[in-house]
Amino acid sequence: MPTQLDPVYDPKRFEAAAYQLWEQAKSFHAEPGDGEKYSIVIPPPNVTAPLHLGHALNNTLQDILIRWQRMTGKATLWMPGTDHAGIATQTVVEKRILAEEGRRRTDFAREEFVGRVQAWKDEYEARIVGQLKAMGCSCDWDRRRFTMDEMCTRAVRAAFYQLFADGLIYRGKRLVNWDPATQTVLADDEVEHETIKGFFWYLRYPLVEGAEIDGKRVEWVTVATTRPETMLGDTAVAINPRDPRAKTLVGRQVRLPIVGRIIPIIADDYVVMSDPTSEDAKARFATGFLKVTPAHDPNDWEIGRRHNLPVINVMAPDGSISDKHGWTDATEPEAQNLLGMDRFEAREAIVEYFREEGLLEEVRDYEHEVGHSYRSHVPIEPYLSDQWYIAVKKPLALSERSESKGIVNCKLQIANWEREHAELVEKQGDLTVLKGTDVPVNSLAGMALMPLLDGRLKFVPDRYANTYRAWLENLRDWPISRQLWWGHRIPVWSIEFSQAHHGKEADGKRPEHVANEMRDFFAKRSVTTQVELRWPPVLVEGKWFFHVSAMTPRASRLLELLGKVLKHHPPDKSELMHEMWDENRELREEFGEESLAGVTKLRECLNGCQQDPDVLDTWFSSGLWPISTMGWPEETPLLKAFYPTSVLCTAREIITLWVSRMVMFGQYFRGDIPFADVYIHAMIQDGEGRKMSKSLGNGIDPLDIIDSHGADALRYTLAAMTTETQDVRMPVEHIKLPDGREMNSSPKFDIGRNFCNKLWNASRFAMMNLEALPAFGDIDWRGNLADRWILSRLHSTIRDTTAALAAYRFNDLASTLYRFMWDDLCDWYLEIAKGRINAGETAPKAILAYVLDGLLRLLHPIAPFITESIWQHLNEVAPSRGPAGSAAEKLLITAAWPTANADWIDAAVETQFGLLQDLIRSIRQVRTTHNVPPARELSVLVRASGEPAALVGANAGLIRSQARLAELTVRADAQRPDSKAATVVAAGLAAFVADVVDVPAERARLSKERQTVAKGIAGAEGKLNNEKFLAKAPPEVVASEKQRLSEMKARLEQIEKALGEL
RNA sequence: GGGCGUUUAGCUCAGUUGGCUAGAGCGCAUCCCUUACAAGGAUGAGGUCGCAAGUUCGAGCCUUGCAACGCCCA
Repeated sequence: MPTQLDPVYDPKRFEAAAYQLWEQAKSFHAEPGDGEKYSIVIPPPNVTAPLHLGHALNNTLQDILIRWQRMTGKATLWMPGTDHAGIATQTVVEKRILAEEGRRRTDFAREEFVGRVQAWKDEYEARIVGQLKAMGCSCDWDRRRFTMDEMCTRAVRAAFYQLFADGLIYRGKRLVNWDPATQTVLADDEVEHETIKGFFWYLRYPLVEGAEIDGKRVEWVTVATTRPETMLGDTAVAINPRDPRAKTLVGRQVRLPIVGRIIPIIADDYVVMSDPTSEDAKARFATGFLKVTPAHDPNDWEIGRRHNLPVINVMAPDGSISDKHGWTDATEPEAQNLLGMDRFEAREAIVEYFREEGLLEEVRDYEHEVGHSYRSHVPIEPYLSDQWYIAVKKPLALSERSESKGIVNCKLQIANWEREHAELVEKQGDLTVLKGTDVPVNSLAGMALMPLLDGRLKFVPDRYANTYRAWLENLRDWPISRQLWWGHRIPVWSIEFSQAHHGKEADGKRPEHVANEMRDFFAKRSVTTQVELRWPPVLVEGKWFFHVSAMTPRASRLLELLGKVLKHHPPDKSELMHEMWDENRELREEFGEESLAGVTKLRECLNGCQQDPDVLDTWFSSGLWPISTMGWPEETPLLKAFYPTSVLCTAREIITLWVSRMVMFGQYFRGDIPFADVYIHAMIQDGEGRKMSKSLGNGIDPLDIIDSHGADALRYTLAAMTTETQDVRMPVEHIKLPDGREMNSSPKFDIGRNFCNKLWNASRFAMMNLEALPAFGDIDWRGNLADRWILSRLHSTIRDTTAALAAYRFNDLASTLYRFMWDDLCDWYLEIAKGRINAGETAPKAILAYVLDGLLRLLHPIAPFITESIWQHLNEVAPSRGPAGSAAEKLLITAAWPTANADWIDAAVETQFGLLQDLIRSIRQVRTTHNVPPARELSVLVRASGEPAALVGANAGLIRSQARLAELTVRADAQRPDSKAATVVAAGLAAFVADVVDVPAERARLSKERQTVAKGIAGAEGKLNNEKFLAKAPPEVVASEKQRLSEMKARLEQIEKALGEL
């Protein structure tokens, strides 16, 4: 290293080297051991794309906390990693492949496609890690995780298995986007919306019993629909409760034409009331009656849920009308005729039927949006399909398999909690629920709410606790299956068995027999404790299935081979051809000679065994992140040491999606909250308040800013912007660099760069002056006001900085350090020290070395690169500094966090110094107002006595150097020396600056000051003349007001006098 | 529709249990390339704290209403 710093802050010259220094020293690595712990798990960035500015903010804040805590001496773990982000990543890869190769996902074999996504993930993971390192993030890279790596996968399987075994995962129905042509489920973004010209058909549904409304006989209700064929599945007609007709009609019934089904008229707010003059097309076309088909429309599905309506699916997967998929009352001949028709044929036929029967009231043209498959381009059919769910409000009935430590803790916790927080719970039948909710205490949702209610889980800012609570209280079961290929494959096998038995025993208890056969098979392969067979079996489209969940790779493998064997050797073939098939050989090799015989036996009752094709919702694995990354389900030393983590830093958009899931899972699987604090930071928007996004082109790439301003500048700026608001705006500028590249930047980052440049140069100056540095212990700093003052300021800053960090007040942190570094140190102390050092004093050197040492420590969390680089320098120039007298730590990253010494924080010193600052500033103001050339030295006569006189006298040198005076005299009876002298007034004194005055300018200056002071006096007098103020305000407020008034009056008097003398 | 947030200098924002003669940075104006820093220094101009009412000795801060903008949930 050179002995002198470069004259300009050039971050490129030291950032990489500093990071290397830390990595070589293994400074980021945490080991479980004795002592206090501090840990954070990173919100794993999606591998979809490189990090944006929001990530930069998020990770900067985490790194600030981690670096601070590391310096306080705690064992500090920052767990890094990335998220596979199921749908998002799959979609971007699909788009890329389509654009570049013209191929679609389904043109690939599943494994091949997943391989392509894997390659994308590898690329982006590497880029993301590179970005985090460039930002200076001190993550424990040795422990880097990925939500689909081996360790996390193990946790996902174990968690799924446990929930499955405990009966909290079930299969249920849900409407999905169904493409009847390709017969696949589509994600929402695979649906293309097209405006098509269609019709509204107005269909009459006869009332079972006629009614009378406003004296008119009513025999039917008219519904308007764009999809008449769905009427076959209608299970109600709904009307808005505010509709005047509702009073008479709700509760009555209609007979559904064609089908003959009797269905009720119900009241629901969702129904749009008829209004022919409305601007809303829906209201213009509405009749006020809505046919409700829960199985074929998402909105109707919700209405059906609210009113407990039956759900009748009238279509086969190919979109034809069918009575084989849930429609059981297709008995009328009219209905029978429709079976087998395509949905659009059926539409025609149904409309024709209504026309013939006189039930078609009207047909109107209607343009509307219809979702179409991006693949087949046929209209999407909202289709009822089976999905896996987690029951979030189901009371726990833990199986005996769930006796892991976490679950035991969780049981204990619930029992204790109910007892200790009786005021927070109430009985609802047999259930104990959280007061005012329907959430059982011993449910997943209940366990996520408990720590919030009892204060263990805190949100910062605390208003976000509302979001969290309201969401959990109104939570519905969580659908966890996704029809995707990229993700954790659902570890459930569907095993189809035959009801007809092939074996000899005719026991009439076929399912139990089959279950026992399977259990026996599992037991002989020693996987009994790794598989869970769900009882009872389920009937799907005429076939019987068992669902079996497998926890371990071994159990999964067994089921996989079982499936392959069954596929190649259907039960009607009598022999297994042992050696011809790989799976037969593999089964024997991996599970023993006997296993093939076992399968032979099972073959008699099983038709097939297939793993669920779907994958788990991404949030399932993210929800496990705090425990999976630390090795759960093993009770690892890491978990013991660092769980629960200290804080989670994230943005408000995922409080519900992610934070709540982590708490649920942490509580359930580990019996403890995953983190104590949840810090929610702002979202960064552009100058117009819009979200930064690719499509708007208003995003800022953190690497661009690191390139142009340096990583520390990026970090400092982001921290300085971080207040408790929910959004921060960052004006974006599109700029062209000299080398032709274009990028987005923001003038905001100049704040950080200027700050770093100032720090760099202040350090440079200080270190240029540290030759012949005296030991701190050898100097007498208590005799010098400036020295006492800067040390007082340093220790106030230590105190305030630490408090800001503890309260997650990052902008306070940045501004506290800014004020100390720039205003106190650079503008005042350094300028004072300059003169003293030039005059041969050595004490300021020791003070400078010590103050710089402390400042670097305080700034390290926010600006690690520059501080570490300067530190290395300082260690060369002044290896030992400060009152400790020993050599400073080799690396700043692990140097001790300073402690505020209360004895050194001296309010009186700060007041005295403030008075000198006032005086000096006033003299400088005189210079400017009277256009005195900067080089001209002035002569000042001060009128003061007592303390102020002593203060000025003792610091005459300081005042002379800072105000550029040739002469400074203090006398109690000083008079204005000449007619061109200006008068300045500071607390307790008046000073005359000789031979400068431009009379009109001086009059203007003094008048303005008089005005300011007079305004203050008026305010203070107003208060003090008010009896109620004297009577009711606290005495100390009254006293300080009196004090202020008398000072201002003295000041005014001086000003008046000076004005008079002009 | 329900919940939350924002509105303070031209711009971006502070203002933590009400005590304010309302602050910072940028920008602006004047002067200064003074041997750490022009990415700098000195000095200054700039605000009836969205609007209206109320509580209080005292309101940028608390209450109510209104307006505009934004986010989340349904």
